[in-house]
Amino acid sequence: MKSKVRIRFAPSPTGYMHIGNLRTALYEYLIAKSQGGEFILRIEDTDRNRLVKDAEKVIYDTLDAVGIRADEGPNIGGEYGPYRQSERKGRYLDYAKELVKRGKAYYCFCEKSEDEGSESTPLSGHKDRCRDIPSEEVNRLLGESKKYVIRQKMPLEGKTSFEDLVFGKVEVDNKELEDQILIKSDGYPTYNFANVIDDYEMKITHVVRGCEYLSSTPKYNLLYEAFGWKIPNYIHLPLIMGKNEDGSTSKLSKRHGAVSFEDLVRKGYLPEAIVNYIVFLGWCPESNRELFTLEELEKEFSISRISKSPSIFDYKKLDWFNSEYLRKKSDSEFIKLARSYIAGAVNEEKFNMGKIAQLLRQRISHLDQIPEMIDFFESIPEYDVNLFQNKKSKSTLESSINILSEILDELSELASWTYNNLYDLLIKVANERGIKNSSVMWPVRIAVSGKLVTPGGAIEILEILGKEESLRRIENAVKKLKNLNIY
RNA sequence: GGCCCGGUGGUCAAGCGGUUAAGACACCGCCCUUUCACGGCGGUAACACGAGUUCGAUUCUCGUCCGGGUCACCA
Repeated sequence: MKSKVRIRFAPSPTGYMHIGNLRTALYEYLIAKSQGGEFILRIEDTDRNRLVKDAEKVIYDTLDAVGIRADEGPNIGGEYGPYRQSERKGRYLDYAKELVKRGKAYYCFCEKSEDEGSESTPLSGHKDRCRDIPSEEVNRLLGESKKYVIRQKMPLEGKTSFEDLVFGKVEVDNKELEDQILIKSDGYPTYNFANVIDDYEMKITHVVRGCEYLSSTPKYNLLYEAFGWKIPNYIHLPLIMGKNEDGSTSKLSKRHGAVSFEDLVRKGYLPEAIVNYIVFLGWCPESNRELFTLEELEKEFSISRISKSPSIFDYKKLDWFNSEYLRKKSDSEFIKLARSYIAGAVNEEKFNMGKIAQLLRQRISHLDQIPEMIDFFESIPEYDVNLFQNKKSKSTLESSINILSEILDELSELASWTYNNLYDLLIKVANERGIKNSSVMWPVRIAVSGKLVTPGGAIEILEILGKEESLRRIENAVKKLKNLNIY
């Protein structure tokens, strides 16, 4: 019987959730769930110099926000715990010593060298000189409690190859492989080592990770072999790239803009939209369908449709997904989401939030566009009178003066300030003059908003603004136009 | 630079030896309309190049070129 699929997400607590990381978590979760397997969360906090407070919380919160539930993890428990590497520290050294005993690793007493890795001394093929220190000497140095690291002993010749479920066969010459460090001088294991040990102990069946690890995978395999353990399945994921200013691309990073989940959420992208978008960065379903919920993806996902080529993160496409999700929200849901953005721009007491939200609904792709769109409700910006000129609606400075003056009178006599009344009135003006509706609507909208583009048309704005403020703005517009002395 | 991986429109991508080479985003045009948006209709635009294999290559092989990744006591 096939053993149950177990896949782990192993982030290090950096304090934010990079989109590439989230996508890895997503794929891991989906691969596991699509096969009825388990998804395990493991925190890789072996770098004691880079500890960030509350960083773990960011991980939990993010997974929670997108709906990924782990079956095991530090915050959940499970039979293979602890799930924090810092809490497993003790076991790694024993494993490393076992490797030394088997002649697959050795103590290295070299100082951390500065020149190592510099361009002048290419590392390729480098094997550490401590490799062949006789064991008496090793014991003596250990006895002096001299600082040491434990390095893996790579074969000097031959090749190591493995089968990746996405990339197929990958082969590397052993002489390319560095005698990598397993245990650091502070006693903590390196990522590479802890990873292998934990994956083994936690019975991980599929190692899923970004393809920046593709070329170092043989090192892992050599470790598995040294222990005599079964090598897991590998699934390397294509990288997510960002476009640089000069048109080139590179691994998505901060210089490309918002690249963490929190950044995106702050800008007003919905978690479900983010998930839906990033799942398509390197994978696609059999059908042409694009909109999926997490639950649907759990059924639909398949390893065979993961792509090999890297993809560029496209904010425009994300915008589209987000718009779709925003429109699917009910009115009350939308208001709840938009409220803080609206309140940040206009006085909640003064204006009808519901009506404003309604206008915004079809027009935004992410929530933080809101303030800029509606700030004119609070106070009309200084605007250029030329905005009154518009060819399509046959609006000119002269016609605007005439129309606005007339409307000002009619409007001030309007008893009930409702959408329908306002509409009827303006249409009536247009009809009486025998001109297009938009010839009336255009100047009114400009007069009350001071903006070329507004959410909603003239009537909606008048309604939200209320009688007093509307009249004041139109009056000012007339004054402004008359000051031009165009007669 | 060595090694590893990739290369279908601007972007995400379908395609698995024979297709008018899908679809989506973006862009452009038209329609609708009270601006923008939404919606509807239409359009521009791609198999990096060169050899093979084959009756036939976007699909297979090799080379070139281009792009990316990796070469830490970071993960």
